[in-house]
Amino acid sequence: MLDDRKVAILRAIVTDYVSSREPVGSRALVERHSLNVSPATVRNDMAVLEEEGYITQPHTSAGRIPTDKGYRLFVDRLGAVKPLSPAERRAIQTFMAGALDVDDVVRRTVRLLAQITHQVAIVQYPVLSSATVRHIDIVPLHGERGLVILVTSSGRVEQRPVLLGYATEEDLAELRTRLNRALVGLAPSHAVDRLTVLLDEFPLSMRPLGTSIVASLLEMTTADPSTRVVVGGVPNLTRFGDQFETTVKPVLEALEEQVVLLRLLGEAGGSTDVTVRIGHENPYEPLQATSVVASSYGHANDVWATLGIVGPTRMDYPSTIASVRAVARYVGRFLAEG
Amino acid sequence: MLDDRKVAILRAIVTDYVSSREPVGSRALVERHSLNVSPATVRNDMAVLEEEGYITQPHTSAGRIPTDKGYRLFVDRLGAVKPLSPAERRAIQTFMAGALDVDDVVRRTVRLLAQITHQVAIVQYPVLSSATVRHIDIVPLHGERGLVILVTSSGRVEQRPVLLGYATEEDLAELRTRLNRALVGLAPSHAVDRLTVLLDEFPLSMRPLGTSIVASLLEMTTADPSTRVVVGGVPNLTRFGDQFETTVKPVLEALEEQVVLLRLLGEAGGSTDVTVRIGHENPYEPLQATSVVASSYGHANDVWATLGIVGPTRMDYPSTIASVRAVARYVGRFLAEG
DNA sequence: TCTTGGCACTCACTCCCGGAGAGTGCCAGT
DNA sequence: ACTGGCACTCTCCGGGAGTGAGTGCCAAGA
Repeated sequence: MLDDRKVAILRAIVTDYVSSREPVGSRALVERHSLNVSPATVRNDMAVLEEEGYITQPHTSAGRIPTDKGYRLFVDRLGAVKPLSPAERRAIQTFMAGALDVDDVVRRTVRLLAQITHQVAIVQYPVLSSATVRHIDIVPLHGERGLVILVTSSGRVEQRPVLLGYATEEDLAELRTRLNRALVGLAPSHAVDRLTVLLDEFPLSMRPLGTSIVASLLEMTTADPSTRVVVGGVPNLTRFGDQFETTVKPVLEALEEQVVLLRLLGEAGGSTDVTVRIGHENPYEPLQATSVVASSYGHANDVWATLGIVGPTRMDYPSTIASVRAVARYVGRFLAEG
Repeated sequence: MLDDRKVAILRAIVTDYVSSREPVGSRALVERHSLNVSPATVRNDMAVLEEEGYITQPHTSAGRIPTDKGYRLFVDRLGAVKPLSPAERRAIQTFMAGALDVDDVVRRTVRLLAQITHQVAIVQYPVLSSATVRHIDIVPLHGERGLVILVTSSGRVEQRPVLLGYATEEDLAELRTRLNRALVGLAPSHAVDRLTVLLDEFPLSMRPLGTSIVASLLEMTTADPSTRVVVGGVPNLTRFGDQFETTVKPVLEALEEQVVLLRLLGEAGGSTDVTVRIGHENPYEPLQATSVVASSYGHANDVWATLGIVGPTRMDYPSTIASVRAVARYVGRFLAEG
């Protein structure tokens, strides 16, 4: 359908349009790229490309700009992924070095990603599925209230408020012992199974208290920590002030809604490689003029979560894809090594 | 200096300009407000107000707009604080009802504030200074790493990674007992004092381990949780798309910097009542065209933290001030009651 | 059959001009 | 001290002409 030259022309249109922000015409094209044909030939090819839906013109007497379909082809077949610059590699190293805990890793990752892609970055908290229950504690607070605290081997600490009633310190101590003995060392999924049978083994007097605590623990082990999402680099949106209505506004609105962010990233889940959603391909209507470049991250076939960026469809895909991939890989390795 | 009528005119200019977004002229002024004088008189007064620096004209043949100084006078002396509408009161109630823990309260507060003021909301985490140390735990993870976990009576849980070396479970148990015995029930500030002397009482063999754990605890007790700030309602900025460079861009940039946010709120600290910083009064250069309305919140002379909103200087101060004040008070009461 | 030069045509963009309208400052009169 | 009147200033359209980039098409050439 599309011969080599047409494809080369599409590539040239995409790269020129991305860098110049202006519709690109046939003359400019032959001048800036060594196509070895005349503008007239290019025009004929462009007419075909337009007919096929890869490019379009804003108005009759203007140059062409890529359509979503055009970007799609470019990303799938034409965009040789640019290798990162040494400076960027170094940035990744120094940015992540010295991260304290998971929170800190996530915070640094989002900053890093925003900085090297110059886009808005989104990072989902990792689900460390290989982590096991390390420690369970029950702490009474004022009155009948207390906290159940769960520590996993990965260093994650989760807490939930719980109604303790007027349990004695002895009751709590026993509960603590029982729970820890039963659950420490188990993966969360196994812990859930174990918890459901654990209740029956409780002495009758501790049933009511046990029930509420077990319920909290159940919540904590099943609750997906990856529903937490961190966002950064929002000021990068100011570079697109001209596309306020189509880009800035919808992105700001999407960022406010965790659910939307999770859907945007969620669709990229599964594959470990970079996923690109262009314009209308996004599972969120208002983001018609933006693309999402995302990648799951993890270690050794173990997928933990997803990270990515949002930006206008007119973005530098090769660099962005390379950056997202590099950061995802690095973070995976970093978290695996601790 | 300014007689009653001039002051009334200034008030009229501010209110009209805020609602219409357009420079207001003498004719419109007498028509919309019952000033009982002719436009010519108003013009004379406006000339004086301009000379004094309260208002200015964008260009010769336009109406007047208030200056920062004009807004300042308006806020200080002229803006009768509007009472909240019943709908707003109800919104506050329903929004906060059912909040689970401190995190949840903060999240809900920021949403609420953004919603009723239609501005970008900023909420600082509360310093619950009256809280005491409730529980300390030390949990070993992989290898030499471990976690120190601190629970306060207010239900806040803090954790810090710590190098345990190859301490035995017995050593840790002893440490746990010692620390809890020494610190439970103390206010953080006292705990810090106590910690510094505690080290000397350690058996020699536990000194190195003790030192690193005490250091972590020190960090945790001194580290101000109120350095955490939560932001919401960013999409409200889209209403000011026309002032992209002066409002949207600088605000987005400020929001990315915790330090800046803390400074913006920080200056409002101390007084429990609402503080308004208009334009150049802000301690952050780029926010020349925006105002910050903030209030500390707390309970019974106990100030915990600050919350507020950022928006263009051209905002509805009476309503905004009323909303910020109401939310601050409600949150203070809510947190006190638990 | 593909490519090319030429040519007429379209259409956004800019500049300019003139009229309308809003608003001001000033002055003389009450 | 206030008011009506008046001349003046500027912004804000709307229309019209010129410019230039870019296109589509066609006929000639390889």
